[in-house]
Amino acid sequence: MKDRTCRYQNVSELTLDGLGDKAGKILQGAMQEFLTHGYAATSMDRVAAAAGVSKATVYSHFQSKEGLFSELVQQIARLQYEDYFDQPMQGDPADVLREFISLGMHRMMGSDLYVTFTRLLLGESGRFPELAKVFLGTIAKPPMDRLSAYLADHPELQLADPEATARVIVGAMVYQMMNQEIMFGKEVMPIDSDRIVESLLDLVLSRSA
Amino acid sequence: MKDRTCRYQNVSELTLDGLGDKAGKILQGAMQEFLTHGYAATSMDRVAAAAGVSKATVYSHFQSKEGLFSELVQQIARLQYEDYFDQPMQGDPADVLREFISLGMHRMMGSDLYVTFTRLLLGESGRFPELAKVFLGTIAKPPMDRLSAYLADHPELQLADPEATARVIVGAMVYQMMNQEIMFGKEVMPIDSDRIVESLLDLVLSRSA
DNA sequence: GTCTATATTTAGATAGAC
DNA sequence: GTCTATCTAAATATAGAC
Repeated sequence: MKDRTCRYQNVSELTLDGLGDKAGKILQGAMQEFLTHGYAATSMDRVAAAAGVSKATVYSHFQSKEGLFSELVQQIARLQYEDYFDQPMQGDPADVLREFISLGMHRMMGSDLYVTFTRLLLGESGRFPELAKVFLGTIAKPPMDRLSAYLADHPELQLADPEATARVIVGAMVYQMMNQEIMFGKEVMPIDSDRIVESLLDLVLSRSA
Repeated sequence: MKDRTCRYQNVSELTLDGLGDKAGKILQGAMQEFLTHGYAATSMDRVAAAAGVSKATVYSHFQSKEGLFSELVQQIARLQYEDYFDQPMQGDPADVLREFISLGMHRMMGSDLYVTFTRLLLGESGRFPELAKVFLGTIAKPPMDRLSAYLADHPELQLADPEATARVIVGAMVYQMMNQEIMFGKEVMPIDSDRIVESLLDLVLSRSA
């Protein structure tokens, strides 16, 4: 077995606190290990070592490996995504939509934490279906609903189905991140993200132009 | 640790052969275990048991766990996706694009094997980046290029960027599968796939109507 | 080629000292 | 609350009989 020293480097992107000193350190260590190795390949020994505490201390703060993982995912989701896409959508569609799409996509693509976290969540969604549903309901759905409502409030766009159109827009954004970053498509089938942005705007706005 | 008896049920969707009797049985067993439990949580003991052979026999046919996994993923990719999206794209855009989008999306969404395999590949792309790139290059890129070429060959659609538009279309399709099936969004934020199809067609065709 | 049996390592989880 | 030491189970991989 090879030594895979591919430690997750950008832990400093996010600080997990608010649960006391040791609990925060444990979550930091857990984040590094789970993001780097996935759920099953992460050992509680390594989590403890990364956190700088003993394994018994980990178990005194968290019920089990599953409980720790679940807590960690929800912490990351809350802290990473709160106030994400939270600008109020008001004004001219051309400006508002460009802002929404461009800003959202570049944030997703530019954050190692976002990319790695998304890979982890997708990969473990079979083992933790409830976690996947909580993530969608609390993180993914609100901005989707806001975009959908905004599109519905602008009949001059003449969209046949604003709600479905919102899915198309977000789908194109997420796919770009998934394809280029998660699956390393930027090395095999690269395309500049700005072209996706402009293409989406062209498709959505062309009828009201 | 709970007993997770969530065995992958649709192994019969795909038959892996062409490598001799025992090798085929081993790949079948490996498919069941890897798709159900992921890479790290799958043991070679269970692969051997699922295949109905001894562990030593597994190691006589495959170099290591990594080698077996890599071989399995490439087999599934080849057999599952060959002739997928392989209809020649010719004729009226309204018909050709509806066929391409609707058929492709319903095939992806309706296949438990496709959904579970995609979850596995995404989740393990960090551990097996070369496998991810091979998959993209040999499986995902060809139909994307064909769609892109078709769009470019139809200037009456008046698309600003046919290549980027192809990404948008495929992105919306893949996101629908990812959101509704992989992440169980059909239980939290459901939407009928046909609405995505019609919305995409509306966006892409509206200018040439 | 295939199996049984096993060597070696490491996992999740806990008891008991302090 | 925290640590060291340890229990029990299970992992990857292989040696050696047939």
